Amino acid sequence: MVLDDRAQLVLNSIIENYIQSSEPIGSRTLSKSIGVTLSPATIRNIMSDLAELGFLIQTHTSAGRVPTDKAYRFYVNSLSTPSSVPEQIKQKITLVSTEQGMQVEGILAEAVHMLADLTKFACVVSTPKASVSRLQRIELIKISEDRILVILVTKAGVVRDKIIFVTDSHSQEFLNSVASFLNEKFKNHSMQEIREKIHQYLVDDRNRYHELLAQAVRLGKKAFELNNPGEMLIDGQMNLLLDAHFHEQSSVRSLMDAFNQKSEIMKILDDSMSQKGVHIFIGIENDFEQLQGCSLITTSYRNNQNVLGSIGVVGPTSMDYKRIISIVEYTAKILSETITERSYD
Amino acid sequence: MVLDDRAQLVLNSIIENYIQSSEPIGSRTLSKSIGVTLSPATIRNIMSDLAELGFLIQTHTSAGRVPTDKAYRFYVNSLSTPSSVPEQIKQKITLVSTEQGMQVEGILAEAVHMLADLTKFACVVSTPKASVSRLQRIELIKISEDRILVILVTKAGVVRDKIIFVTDSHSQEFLNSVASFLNEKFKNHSMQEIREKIHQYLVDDRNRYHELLAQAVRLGKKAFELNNPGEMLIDGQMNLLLDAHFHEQSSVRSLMDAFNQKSEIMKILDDSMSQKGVHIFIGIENDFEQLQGCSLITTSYRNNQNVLGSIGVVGPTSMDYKRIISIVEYTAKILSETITERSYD
DNA sequence: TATTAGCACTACCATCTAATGAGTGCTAAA
DNA sequence: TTTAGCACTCATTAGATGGTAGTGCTAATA
Repeated sequence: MVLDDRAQLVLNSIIENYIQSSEPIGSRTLSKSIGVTLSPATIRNIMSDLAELGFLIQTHTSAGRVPTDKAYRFYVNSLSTPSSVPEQIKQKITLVSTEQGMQVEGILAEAVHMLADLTKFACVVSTPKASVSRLQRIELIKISEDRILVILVTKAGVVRDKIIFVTDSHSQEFLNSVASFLNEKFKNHSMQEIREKIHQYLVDDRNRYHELLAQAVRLGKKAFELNNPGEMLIDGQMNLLLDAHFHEQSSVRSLMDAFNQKSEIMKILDDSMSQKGVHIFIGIENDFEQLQGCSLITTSYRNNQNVLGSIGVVGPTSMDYKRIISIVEYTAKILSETITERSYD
Repeated sequence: MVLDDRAQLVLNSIIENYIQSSEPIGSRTLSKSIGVTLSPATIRNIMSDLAELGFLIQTHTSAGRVPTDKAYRFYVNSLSTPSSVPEQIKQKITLVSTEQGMQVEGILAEAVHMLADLTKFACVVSTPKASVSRLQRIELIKISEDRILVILVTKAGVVRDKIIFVTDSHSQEFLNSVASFLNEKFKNHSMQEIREKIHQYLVDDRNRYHELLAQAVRLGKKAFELNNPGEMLIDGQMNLLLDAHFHEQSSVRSLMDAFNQKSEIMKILDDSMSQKGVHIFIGIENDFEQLQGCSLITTSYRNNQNVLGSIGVVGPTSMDYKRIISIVEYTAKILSETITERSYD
């Protein structure tokens, strides 16, 4: 797909105009706003070509033209130099890390809130994945005869708690020794590794004869079982409803359903963890049908050890990609720094 | 403010009609739908009187009439027998408690989500107040030379964690003995009591000479400090945006700001904890200006020991009070039962 | 005296019409 | 190859119109 220089100029100009105005761009308007002197008629010819190539469409015969998803993709690909974030916005973003004593979830909530505030779109962030987190400490607390409260503290600074149910009662003292056994054995290992090791212990018959070990492994299996699929925080859904592009009722509804369902968006965030850099999904490029009316911009955040999760923006396909990309990128950077500071290493 | 029987009948009838239809009620319409045979003209006279008393207003001269906040208050006060919840809805509400192993915050999230789903309005719930919760267990985990992770497990089933900063380093063994000291001394006491007792220890000079005690008290003071003001979960904000009554842009905006700010709504929820029963705030009755365009219905939930927090609905002043009140009440009841089951007693 | 029928009046609402204007495509001239 | 000119299209807007649901008032009625 090669466009000559002038066609490219016109296309970019249309896109940037449209991003600003949200209104179909006509040849006359463009002829004025574009740098080069080109008559409306010439521009019409070029636009006609671009339309034929699938970069532009008209909402109706006598209307100006609007970029397609294909056009945005072309535009985004042509953005070579990532634009830097304005100082003013940088300052706003730096605010996150000031509050002392705030925990990871709180930081994530603040980050996603801030991102929503800056972009005026809906924003999401996934909480650190349990599987990659390294164990800092496990505590077992007896709640009742058949319930034990498990508290997992990870190096990333996340505290997770859950209840496990047991058939035979244990004393708190016994649980303490199980916990200290598990701590000793598994500290600094990732949850994934721990699960694998426990599996090893279980299949190894010899361990059956060591009472404490056998019990510890049995309890440990339950304690480290991945029953929480990872959370996602959402902020700024409102922004979309107040956004001009989403004023048609129908598309909003389905989008909101997508947010309620969470799982599909989580999948996108998860995918975004595996590869570096900013990921951009424009309209139709989204696998999930309900998201095909909007664009997603995601990137991962990390501490000094691991990639932990992803943060992203959900907005109209006609968003200001340059600006949003840079903000997402910078926010993730600051978030990573803040989380690294808070990590327990 | 005494209304004769017929005026009261007309007023109630207007309100119930309006709650159903959301459209101004005219004398002819009412004359048909009302049980008694009254000509439109007679009803007009009565309506005219009610308007003069401030119970009804007209949106314009030739329109039907709409109840005022004053009318809703009158109506709500006249609801003597709390209407029971339909079996069908009861079943939906009972669903909450089925999932095993779910923690308090998860239960609250599910409860507020369900409430939003049933009422089709925005719903809020405050998380259990730390001050009234009783201590089940405290853990102190060394994170770095100057940071200690404090984990507080309350009887209500809430696990709270926070970081405290210390000037001089302690070994994990030392922290363990401090923790077990604190556990021994303060288990089953409310956070409020614990803070008071620690204050006692601090002013009592004799304790200075007992090294462990002195350190324990110093750390305990920090650990039990109330630095988290209590959270609030919101669900169903979307419902309001899709609601006919909130289609005028302006009122929605300010309401959404109110949700973002949280503090004012938290205040209302907190107040609602101190008194039993369902609390109803209609339009103008709300102290907080941004909520004066809608009504709040709140009630508290509890475990078998204490009132823990509040749950409520935010909707248009023309909501179906009967229905919503009963649903909120029943939800709080089920929520209380579920939380009590999950409590660590 | 309380209720009702009748009537003039009001304002909103949906529908239609005509004018406007921003845009296009095509053709012929520069 | 570019541009000017022209006919054409279609969305949007402003008025005009008739219908409708409502009111208040007055006079008749039970």
